[in-house]
Amino acid sequence: MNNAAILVIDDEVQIRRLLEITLESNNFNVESTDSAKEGLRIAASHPPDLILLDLGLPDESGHTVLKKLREWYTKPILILSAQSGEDDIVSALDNGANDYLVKPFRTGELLARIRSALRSTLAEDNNPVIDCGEMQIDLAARTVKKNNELIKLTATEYKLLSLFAQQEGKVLTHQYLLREVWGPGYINQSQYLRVFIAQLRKKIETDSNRPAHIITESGVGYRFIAKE
Amino acid sequence: MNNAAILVIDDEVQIRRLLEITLESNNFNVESTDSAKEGLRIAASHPPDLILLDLGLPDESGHTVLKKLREWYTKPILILSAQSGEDDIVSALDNGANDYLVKPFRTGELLARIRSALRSTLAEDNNPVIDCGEMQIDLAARTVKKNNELIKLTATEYKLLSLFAQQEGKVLTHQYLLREVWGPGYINQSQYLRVFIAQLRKKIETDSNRPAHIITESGVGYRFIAKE
DNA sequence: ACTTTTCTTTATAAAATCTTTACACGGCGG
DNA sequence: CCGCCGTGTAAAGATTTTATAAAGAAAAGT
Repeated sequence: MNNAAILVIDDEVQIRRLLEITLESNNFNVESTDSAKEGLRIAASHPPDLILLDLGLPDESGHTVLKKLREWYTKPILILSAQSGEDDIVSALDNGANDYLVKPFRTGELLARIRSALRSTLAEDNNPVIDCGEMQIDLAARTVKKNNELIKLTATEYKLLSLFAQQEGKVLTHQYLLREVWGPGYINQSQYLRVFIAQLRKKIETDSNRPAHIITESGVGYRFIAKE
Repeated sequence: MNNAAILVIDDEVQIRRLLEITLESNNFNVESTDSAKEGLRIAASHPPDLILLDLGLPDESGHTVLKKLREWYTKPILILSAQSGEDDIVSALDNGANDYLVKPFRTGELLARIRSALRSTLAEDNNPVIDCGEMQIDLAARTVKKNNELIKLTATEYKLLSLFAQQEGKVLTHQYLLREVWGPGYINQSQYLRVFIAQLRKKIETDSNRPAHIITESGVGYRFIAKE
């Protein structure tokens, strides 16, 4: 579902543990460190989708870290801090922090604020599209394009094709395909499969007599190949 | 300088006065109201750059107002509330609020959070008008024009169309549309959908028999296409 | 209270899709 | 060479899904 990457920079080991457990159980990819230097290094080497930054770091002031990050990092930064003074909050926010939570914080609220912060950036560029050379399959929009033209597929045809596309290169057995598309009660209706494979080929293959994408594995099943 | 327009929706007159003075002295253009209904009207007639919304309104729940605003309003909404319960905060944030301040708040922090919220949208600058060739859908003004003539849509028709317009190109399932427009209890009333799709097509399609915008995906749902 | 608009429900025709049947093709072993 | 098996294709029903009109119910506006 989620899988956004979050970097935690905090020197209190209990807080780090708590955050790791909480965030991971909510399907975030968590990486954490206790030092400013290490945090900056990680952020630069593989930029996360969001950073949780403690202001009270031992080796460098959190405000400085924030400024350094903001020189290039454009995704959300949430501050976690024991300091509840207005000056701290205002200066952090004005230095580019997206939010500021005072410790101890409530985990439910933290998660909601993380979701809110991610919503703005995540909404844009996140649709999984499978590229097959002259054909593109967009699973989110549920569209199949060939040479940039929309191909009209029925519900069953699409189900079949998306199974193939998601397991490109693998041989999918008759049994497996029948069970996934039609249900467990249809595993001997191989004829269905032949009919629909033929229809799919007619729609997506350039030369339906020499299929380049859907390959027959006689006696076993079919295999999908994205490109040459 | 600044000059961003801020709409304050709060029924406590002292808070409104305080906010008006504070915000105006910081070069914001402030408009304020004490009722949900009036707030929604103002927001629609000349959309502000940011909305400060109190959850404890007399005529309508702040949560409802938030949801209604978020159907079309994409700029920041900050919640001001006396409620500090985690449930209130989480549900507000998940319903699209960008921030949540508990009353009584510190004005310096409020201003910093406003600046922070405005900073994010300043970069984007997206006007919420969707161009579909001969048709324009203005989500902020809640209007639909075809060949420069206003098309009169009922509330339900508009809700449906705006869902389509906001997710152009994607297939929206029957379930999804029914849940979003009519509510979770109506997900098997597919006939509603058919009736309203037909009405919408009659109003927005040039040739209702050959729909160019609302495409049927049999057995799955519908897809909206802006242009060829 | 009355008119108008909008929503819900019902009925039916039309279209799309799925299922089933029929038959052709080609490889392989007897 | 012939029949068998797995496969591919076309096309005829059968079934499901969709489009549309229209009437009754409810809501909104005056």
